[in-house]
Amino acid sequence: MARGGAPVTMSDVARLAGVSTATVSRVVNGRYGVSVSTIEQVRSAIEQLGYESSLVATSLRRSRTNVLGLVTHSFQSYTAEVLKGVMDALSQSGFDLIIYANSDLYGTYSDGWEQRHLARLSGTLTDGCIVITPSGEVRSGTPVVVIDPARGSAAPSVTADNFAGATAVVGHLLGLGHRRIGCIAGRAGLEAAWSREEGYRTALAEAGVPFDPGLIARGSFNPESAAPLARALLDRPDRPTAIFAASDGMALKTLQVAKELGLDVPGDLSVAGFDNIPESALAEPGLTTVDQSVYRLGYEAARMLKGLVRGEWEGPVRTVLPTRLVVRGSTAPPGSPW
Amino acid sequence: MARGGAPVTMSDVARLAGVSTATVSRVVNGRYGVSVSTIEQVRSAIEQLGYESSLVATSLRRSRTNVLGLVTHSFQSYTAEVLKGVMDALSQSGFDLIIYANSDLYGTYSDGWEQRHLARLSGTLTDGCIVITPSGEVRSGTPVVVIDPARGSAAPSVTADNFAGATAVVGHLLGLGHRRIGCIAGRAGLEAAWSREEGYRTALAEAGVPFDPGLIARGSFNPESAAPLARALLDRPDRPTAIFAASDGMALKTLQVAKELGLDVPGDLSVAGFDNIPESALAEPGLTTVDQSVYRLGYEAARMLKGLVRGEWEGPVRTVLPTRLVVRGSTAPPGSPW
DNA sequence: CTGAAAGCGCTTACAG
DNA sequence: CTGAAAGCGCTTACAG
Repeated sequence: MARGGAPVTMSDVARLAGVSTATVSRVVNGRYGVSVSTIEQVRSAIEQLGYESSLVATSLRRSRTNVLGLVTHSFQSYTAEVLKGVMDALSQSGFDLIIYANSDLYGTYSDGWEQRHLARLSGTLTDGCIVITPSGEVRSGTPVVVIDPARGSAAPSVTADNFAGATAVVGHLLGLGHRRIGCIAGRAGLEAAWSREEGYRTALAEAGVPFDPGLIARGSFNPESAAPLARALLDRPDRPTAIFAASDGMALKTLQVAKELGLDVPGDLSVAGFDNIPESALAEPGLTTVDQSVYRLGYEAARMLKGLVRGEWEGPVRTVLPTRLVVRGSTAPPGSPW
Repeated sequence: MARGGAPVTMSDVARLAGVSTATVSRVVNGRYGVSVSTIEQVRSAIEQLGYESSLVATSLRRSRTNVLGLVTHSFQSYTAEVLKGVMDALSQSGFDLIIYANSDLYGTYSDGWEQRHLARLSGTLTDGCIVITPSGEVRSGTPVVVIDPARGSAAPSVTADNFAGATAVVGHLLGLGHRRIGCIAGRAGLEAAWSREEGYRTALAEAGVPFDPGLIARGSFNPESAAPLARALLDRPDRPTAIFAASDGMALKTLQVAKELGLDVPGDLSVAGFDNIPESALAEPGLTTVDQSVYRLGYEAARMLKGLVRGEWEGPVRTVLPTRLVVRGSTAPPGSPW
């Protein structure tokens, strides 16, 4: 019963059953050409010892493991939603999922973590991998699907229609009458950040509103990064009447900064975000934002990876999912302009 | 640059550097006794080929991998919270985390999944594992910490003080004047389910309220399982004036059933849950519940596992974390008794 | 300081 | 129908 002892190996089973490990392997893997009585013996030995084959040894020897990998940096609510989608897509597919997360968030491995983890997993452990928001291009010997890729990445990917979403929400602000609209952009290297910023510029251009470089600030998608930027924007004498932040986390932080500065939202300032995280509905006032179905990002990525691994993927290798404008209380016509 | 080709192995590096794989291994692992010039050659070959050591091969050969495992059945918000705690506890610890989730939720592997996954990982891949809500006892050659163990499990574990929490919330209902309090209990085999039910009984006993077996129904912690049970309870001629459900998911479902039956909450019926999931604050009315810090469950489990693996754990191997009563609008004195 | 060789736990041709 | 042997990519005594 191997309780606290060394793990039971195939040799242990072979010895007890009085056969070779080759035969045990055949029984374990249901290969043809083993006599019924031998199967019986081996089965009983397996039962008796509580044997389970080692994933590591098996994967080292075999080319196919039926395990898919997912590499991530952290576990925010975003990640959790992605995972739900991935798991649902993999349900009953015969593929198990292994997730690799490194713990040295601020340590020596911070740079290029995704490539390192990918290489460690994809040697032989997994048949393919999903990588979430990598900071650069990723390469691997097995199929890879990237969720929210780095800008310019050529890897198969799944992403929301960030450009359309940003255009829509900035268009909404323009429609309310705003003309001075600040933008707190996201992490420079990410495709998503770039598209959202581009959507902002395009919406302004289409409305004939001249672009003011002084109204754009660059954050990192991290909520904390937005505080000083929002403060700087709101301290300007020609303060914007609205701010579009490229993520809800940053938008919520902006809401907080506005409150600290004694500004009323949406009376003195309209604020809009991107993502539609659960906290946005709870904020006071509720945050106007763009919904991207993070669940579907995960679902579609897993579906694509599954197909790629099986060699039966016929669809496009770049999937762009629709976004949806969600209007709540944080945006209104400019009220008390200076 | 191994783009889409076979992964680069240590032999490739050795060949290019003109040394043996033994020497490459020494350089990769920073072992002493390699000449500076050789180190230089090997380093440059590694760089050139983009070599990363295979986690699988390394772990098969070595006893220690500095990777901790986590085995789970699904990815609910509960799991996500646990993961956040685990990751924070592991931050900068030198341990990476690998999570194994099986996709056959309703397939052939459903039974004993935790033991199977544990065995597959703990052969050599991980130095120790956390297992979330296993359905039975788990055993492994490496340290294991269980979050919300099966009833009667002897494994090291971390769990909330479910008994105290249930006693408190049922005490709250009794204090409001309720005497007929229904109970929708959780999955039979789990320690948490048992303790919550036991807390219910104890609170009644202490208040001198006789226990009515007809008022107790057994669900599975799954929200869906609660609907027919709630309906049956509320269809009784001697309907309870309050229902305590052993999880928020089941309590929210009960809220919904009550609404369908035209019952006002809390006017006609008080409802209380357990867990304090985010949705409970958003419900209308807000759900009275017991807060258990799922984040801390994960944090403490990881902390314990880390210590166990390093052989330096001095604390208790069973950690029970405090719970906290959260009163919201779903409970009130019995209003319109029949 | 360096390499040949054994071996971690498996699987898979190859013989018999 | 079954086993001996090679080998997956590494690490580690053991020689030299």
